[in-house]
Amino acid sequence: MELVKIYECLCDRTRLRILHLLIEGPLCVCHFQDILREPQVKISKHLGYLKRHGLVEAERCANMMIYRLPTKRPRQLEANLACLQDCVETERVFREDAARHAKVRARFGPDTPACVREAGASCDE
Amino acid sequence: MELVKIYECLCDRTRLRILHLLIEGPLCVCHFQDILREPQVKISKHLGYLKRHGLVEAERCANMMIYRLPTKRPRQLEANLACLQDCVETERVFREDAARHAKVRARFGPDTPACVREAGASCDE
DNA sequence: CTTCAATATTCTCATTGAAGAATATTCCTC
DNA sequence: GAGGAATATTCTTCAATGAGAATATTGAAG
Repeated sequence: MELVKIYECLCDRTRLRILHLLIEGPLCVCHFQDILREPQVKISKHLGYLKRHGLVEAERCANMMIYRLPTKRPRQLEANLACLQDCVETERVFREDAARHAKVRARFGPDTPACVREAGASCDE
Repeated sequence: MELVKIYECLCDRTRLRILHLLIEGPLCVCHFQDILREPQVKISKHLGYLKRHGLVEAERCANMMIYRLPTKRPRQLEANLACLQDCVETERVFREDAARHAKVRARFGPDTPACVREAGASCDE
């Protein structure tokens, strides 16, 4: 995985927000919508971009898609994710996302094994 | 300094190479040319880009320009520079740059107080 | 004040990518 | 298999940016 490609993935705010959330664990698209409050097409396209470049993996679960960070991550990616986690504290958007994210997680129990309990709750509730 | 802006600066290979070199210390444009082996206009424009975004500072010294990392760096920048330094090891271009950089430094003594001794040697030698 | 060396700027061209509207796909439920 | 929910894709438009050629600027030296 080329370093420049990683930075290309990181140089859009929406993608940063997505990755920031994924550091905490897998998430499905409808929850991204809840948390980021951005139009569906926008989120979907950025997820597609990240996937094409190997920064996230996707798994279908009923008619939801669960996105997660790749299980096996090259060193450069790991380093940059750690760096990102360290940096986001300084900007408000990320803190607000984290707050909404916490609420979502609260509804589903602390460590949300994604697919399983996501499937129990439809997204438009 | 906005995080996204930092990543925008990092998402071009030439700029990465420039920053990688600057981590070791200040450098003038003609040495960038020696080391990067890229056309003058290309280097100059990327240096300009980095400067506009606050990732480097410039100082004139006779008719050379000395570029350096900002003396006071916000946390996010510092973190990303550290991360960069950690990541470049995996790619050949950076190692080659580092090798040529070492030669340049060897010609001018180990810690090159930039301006002073740079000024003693013209760049086209 | 002319000339030369070092560096920056302008202009043009081509590519990339972000955004939104509309439409398509996929899977579930009945 | 029809309908609906969740997500993806296509198309168009627009702005940003990278590269290179040519030209301009700035400073030093004679």
